[in-house]
Amino acid sequence: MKETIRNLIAEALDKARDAGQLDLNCSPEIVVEEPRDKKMGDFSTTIAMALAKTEKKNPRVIAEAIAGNMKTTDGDLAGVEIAGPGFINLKMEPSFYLNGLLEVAKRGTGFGNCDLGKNQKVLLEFVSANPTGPLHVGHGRGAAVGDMLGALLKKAGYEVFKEYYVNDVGNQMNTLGRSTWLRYQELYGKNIDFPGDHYQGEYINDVARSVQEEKGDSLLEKAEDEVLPYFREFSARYILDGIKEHLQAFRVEFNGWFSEESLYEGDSVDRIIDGLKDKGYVYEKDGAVWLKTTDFNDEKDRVVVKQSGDRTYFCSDIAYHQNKIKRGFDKIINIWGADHHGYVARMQAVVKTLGFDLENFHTLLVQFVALKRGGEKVAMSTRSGEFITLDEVVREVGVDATRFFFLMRSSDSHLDFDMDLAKKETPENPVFYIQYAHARICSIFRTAEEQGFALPDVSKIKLSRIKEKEELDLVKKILAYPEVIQKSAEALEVHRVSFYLQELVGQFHSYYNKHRIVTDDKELTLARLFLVDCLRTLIRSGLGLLGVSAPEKM
RNA sequence: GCGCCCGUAGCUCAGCUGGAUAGAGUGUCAGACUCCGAAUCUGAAGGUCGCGCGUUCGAAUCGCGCCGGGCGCACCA
Repeated sequence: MKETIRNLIAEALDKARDAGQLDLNCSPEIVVEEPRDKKMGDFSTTIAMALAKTEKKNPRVIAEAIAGNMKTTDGDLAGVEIAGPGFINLKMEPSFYLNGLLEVAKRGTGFGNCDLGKNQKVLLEFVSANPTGPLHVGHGRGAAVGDMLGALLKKAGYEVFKEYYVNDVGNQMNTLGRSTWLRYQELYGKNIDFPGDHYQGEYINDVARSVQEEKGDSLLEKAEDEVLPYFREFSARYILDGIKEHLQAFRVEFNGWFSEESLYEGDSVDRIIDGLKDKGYVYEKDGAVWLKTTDFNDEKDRVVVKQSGDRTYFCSDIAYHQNKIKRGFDKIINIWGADHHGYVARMQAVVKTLGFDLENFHTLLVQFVALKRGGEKVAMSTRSGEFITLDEVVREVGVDATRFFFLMRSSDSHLDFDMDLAKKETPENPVFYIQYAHARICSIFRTAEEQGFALPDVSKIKLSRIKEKEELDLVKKILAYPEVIQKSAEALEVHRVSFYLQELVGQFHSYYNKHRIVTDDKELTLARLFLVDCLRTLIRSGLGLLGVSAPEKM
């Protein structure tokens, strides 16, 4: 929509130049925006102010030269005005918008798709919680953001691959296995001194009971060294299965689960390190192997292989990212919890040493979630095992509300998640506000059908009957959707869509309260039904991105 | 001490990457269903955009310095 306006202005600029009114020895970007105050017009541009410097003329003089070269006699342009220091304000004919509506009808939920991504392949890695315990609410936020970003990027023309990185290597796995082993022994009445640095959560008992079901007491008398591998693998698998189940219940799907352990099959990790050594990025010191991340803005170099010969987590990450690059992705996006922000610099260093363009490497940090209940913050601590799991929240407040609450805020802002509010089926709850609009439209159609109305072919609808201020505003808002999609995909900011939907639906509710859709006037009714049908399509599309359902009845 | 994020209405947050008189929701107050769903709508009140300099035609937005809150600063994962 704005593109059309931009072209109109560009044409006027050319004419002004041809007529010798402007020099135009440079071509600045034409900024088109919608003025806050609608009285000022439908669109406005600051081009005259931007040109003031190079043209060495008063912005108002420039504005007049441009405005003078815009036709209002035919086409969609209704009026041009100059205001303030040199804003050029444009008013459009209703037809301009109404014709845009046909596009919605034609493309359905595909309306708003764009070619920003040009089919580039994107790897989206998110959640990636260690398989040492169930997902908590913080992971849930990352899951919702990642899932929606995937949907958004797909809509914006990218080919998206969503991946979960499973950290199934390292000491933590041994600790996990041992935790289960100890709890297992406890089940048989053994008095165990459970170490403080082992996993304290109640879920470990569940794992132990599951071992009991499978193996009975057959492992009880065996030596720890002998059974530990079994406990380790059993626990990891059990917990990962739980994670998968909870994510699925939360409507988050992954295309791939990447095992850290798989990186170490063969000698590929050593080869990568050797490769970096040849390039001079890796050196040895104090018996350890280091990567010179300080060459790329990190505050200190990082250990890749420990003195002990063990490889660090960081080492795996190097190999993992090398793997991502090798798989041919054009764009790599990681979504991490904000507590990992200290790793951003070093991962950028890694990606750069591996020869990947940093322009196409993004790390999104999702800030913490503070859970609230009855106005009180719920204390959480992973170490002590006292935390609220994602699954508990989802069971209590439902998938729709949980997802929406995670997606309604900018992800780099801390989130207060008020469970009591999320559960309320009242106007205070923004999820229902949007879903209600959808249900309401469906209800309108039920009424309309009872009265014998059915939407005919688009060509038979008299769009010109749509002329109330509220409905034209609504049409305008509908047509802003593609831009919202594009902008939020560019910025990797998922919350913009949520805000847009709330605004969109708000306009509908106002309109609905002021004007009747189904009336005695058949032509008018059909035109309005058509408008509202387009809106319904859009709500479905938007809620679809959020992964929130669009119910026909509530 | 260093680094990242945040600071906007009583509360929770937007603010389209520098534009016109800073916006929503919620809460408070006052109103609207014999009529397509009142889970809705209309109106009022509510602001030194944390503070101070600077950049320019123009700053909530950009830069620097403070103040306050959160989170990180491992040869853990």
